[in-house]
Amino acid sequence: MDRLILLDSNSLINRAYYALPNLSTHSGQFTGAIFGYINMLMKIVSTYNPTHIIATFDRKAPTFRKAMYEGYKATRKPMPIELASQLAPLKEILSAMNIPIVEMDGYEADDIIGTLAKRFSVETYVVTGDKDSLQLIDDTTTVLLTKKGITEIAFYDRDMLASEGLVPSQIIDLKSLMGDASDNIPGVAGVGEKTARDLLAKYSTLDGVYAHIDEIKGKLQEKLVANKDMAYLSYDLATINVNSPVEFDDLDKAKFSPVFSQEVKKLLKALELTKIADRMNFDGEDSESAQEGVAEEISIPKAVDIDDLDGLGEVISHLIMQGKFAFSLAQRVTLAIDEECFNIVISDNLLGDGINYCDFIGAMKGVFESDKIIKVCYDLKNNMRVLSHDGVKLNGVESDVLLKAYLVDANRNYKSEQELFNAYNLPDGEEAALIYYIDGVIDKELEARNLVKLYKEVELPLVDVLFDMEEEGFKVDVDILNELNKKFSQELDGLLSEIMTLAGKPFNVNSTKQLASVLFEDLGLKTGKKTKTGYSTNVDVLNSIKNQHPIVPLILRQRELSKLKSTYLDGMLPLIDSNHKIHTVFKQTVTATGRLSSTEPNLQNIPIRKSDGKLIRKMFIASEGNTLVCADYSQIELRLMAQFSGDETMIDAFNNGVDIHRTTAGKVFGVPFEMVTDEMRRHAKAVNFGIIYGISDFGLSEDIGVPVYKAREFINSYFDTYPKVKKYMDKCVEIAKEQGYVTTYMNRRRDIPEIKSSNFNLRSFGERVAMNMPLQGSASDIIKVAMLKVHKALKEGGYKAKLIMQVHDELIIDCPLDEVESVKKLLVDNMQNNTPDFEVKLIAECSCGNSWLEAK
DNA sequence: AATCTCACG
DNA sequence: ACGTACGTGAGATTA
Repeated sequence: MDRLILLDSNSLINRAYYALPNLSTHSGQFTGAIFGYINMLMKIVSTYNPTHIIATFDRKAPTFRKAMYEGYKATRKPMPIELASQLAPLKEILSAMNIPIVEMDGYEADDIIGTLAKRFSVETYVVTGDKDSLQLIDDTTTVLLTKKGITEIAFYDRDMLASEGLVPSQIIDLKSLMGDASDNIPGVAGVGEKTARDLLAKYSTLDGVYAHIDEIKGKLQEKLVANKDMAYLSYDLATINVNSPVEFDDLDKAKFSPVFSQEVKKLLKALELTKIADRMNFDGEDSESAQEGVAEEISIPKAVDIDDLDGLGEVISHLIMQGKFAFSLAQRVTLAIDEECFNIVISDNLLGDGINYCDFIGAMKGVFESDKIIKVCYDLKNNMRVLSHDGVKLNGVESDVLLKAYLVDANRNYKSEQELFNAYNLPDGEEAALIYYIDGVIDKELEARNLVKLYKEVELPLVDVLFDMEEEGFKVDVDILNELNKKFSQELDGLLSEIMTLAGKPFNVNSTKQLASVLFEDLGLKTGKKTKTGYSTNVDVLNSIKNQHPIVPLILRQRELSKLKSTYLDGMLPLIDSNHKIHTVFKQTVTATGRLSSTEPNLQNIPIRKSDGKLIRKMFIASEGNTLVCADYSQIELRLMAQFSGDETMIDAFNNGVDIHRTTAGKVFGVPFEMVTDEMRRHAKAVNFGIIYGISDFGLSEDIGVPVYKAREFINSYFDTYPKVKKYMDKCVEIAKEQGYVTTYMNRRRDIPEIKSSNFNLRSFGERVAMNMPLQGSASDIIKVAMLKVHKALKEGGYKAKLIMQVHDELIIDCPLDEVESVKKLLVDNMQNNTPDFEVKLIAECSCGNSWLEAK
């Protein structure tokens, strides 16, 4: 029995492209879409065992049928180069697989597919992401519709469609009524899927709807009448031409064999798609030997189940003898050494000869705690936490593969062991064995990128520091929290009732959609920026119209207070422990620049800029008998800019301790220091910030509210003032273009693939990142070193004071009163003196107080 | 799950 | 001509 698969290649590769990250080979050829496409093809081959396959492609020219509708061409986006560059290699692979490629000028893939589907009277499966194709369904034609990118495939035959209340031809009627934005089919304005389906349920076709137009009432009738032409035009647009003059008529030419030539293998390997290649069968290799080949290349030991205490004892003595092992407690409990892996079968049974969790912990405690026995794991800090709950202090971990992988590529954000395994193309296996293996691979990558020092001397030891900080926690005054909550709630109540009165009706102020309709429709206020889904109602917009209607200032106030209440009061409450302490979780492997982030709760964005927000800081207090000692770097990123660029004017300004924004203003606007006005200083400050962000005239003009040409002038005179700064920024961009990445003071690295993009926006983004990352990243390198030193100094000095927070350029210590003076000194010294090779002095400003508000 | 908004450095 | 500042996390609404 023959079975034909028709691949709507453009649809599939598009979906693959947008669903998957932009994979690329080391030489820069993008491969993500090819990977997705071939992956899906192999999945379909193994599920449906086709005897024949044909792949169809669009030609670039717009089709005759759709070009009839002039709006079509205008709004169609061009294919991004990252995707277009993948078409040729994909076609090459398909050709090597003996899958014929059918394309034809003036016809779209779905016309070709429709024609082929009707032409051959064999069982046919159309594979596509385009719902239009459902109209092709008949007794021999089935549609396999990709969903969620391409990971899921929905099977549609006549029965399936019937269960949704439709026959195949009604797909056209449906589209002609509801339209399809992605395909630029207009449909009837104001008619969505629901209405369209209701109409078809009643009148079955578009013709039927218009034949009974008198029966339809009200607004709907008006819309239908007004848009009748559009509806029929849409009908034509949505109809697939099943009689296009496709020249392919010899089905034998599409004969498919799932054993591929060595050519296919070569092509896939050249694209570094080894994971796919490893799963396929090739000429001259039987499938088993192919698998053996994999096993030899990547040898992951099979796990031995250990299910009794004697066995566990043996394994443990084995680990001790070896002196190094990997472990994973994530899903199962697995342990691995070089060429062996053990799956410790944990039983729920507290009695009997099985191993229950307590047995395991008890037996392993000594091993976990010994720093003589080297361990490898994924996410050290989390493992420390898990084991500390079991009374085990984890020591001797030299390898955290998550941390290492982060240093290799900070753009990736691995959320689980499995994601890391996938990224490294590992076969299935027990976690510990895979972790052990991957560690060896990553070590080579770390070495190749000169990241070993950063890993060993900064990131790995920092895990201990962060763990201690999290455990220690930040004390919260719950009474103050409740007081503030009461105060904010009262004002909010009043605000809301006033807002409703002014609006003339009740609505949800938190709903941007409802708010926009009240402000811009009911009250007719001036609209501002637009968002994807409608008019923006953000602070900038509201501020620009706050004098137009008394409701606007009330909404601004309501926004402010409800943010404070929900995020910082209500949101904080469930995270306070029985000692009234809050324990944030620092993330060490998420930011692209090397900064930390803080979650559950985020203590790095506690309000400070506005007066009511500041009050939140009153509730973060020192613990009993202590005070908070805070120190923050003054202008660290700008100082780094001065250092890295070597600009003497800026270096001198910093080393002479002057107000950098005022000095900059004086120089940029050509007036003496004393003559600088507040506005001049404000503008100069904005430029200084802009410089750090990777300046753009547009961005600056937005920020300070001057025309773009003015912003341009500011930037130019800034560069005249600090000529080496300009040089340095150009150099950063150039380096990024040349090598594809930039680095920091401690050689932390960030890849910038965007910088090679042909898309202006992406490329510009890449350029700004190239300028910003060395500054932001070096600043985080430096404060991380400071944290290590401070932590060590406190411990070794026998202090009771504890480091509890880091906010990018600020450190906080919970400090007994009698230690304050020495701790202050220790903190400032260690922050200021990490960069002996610098010309620019780094300054840390220190203060203390009972609450976070007082201490700043 | 995506979007909008807003808190911080 | 294009159309944005760099880096984060969380809450609320909508779909």
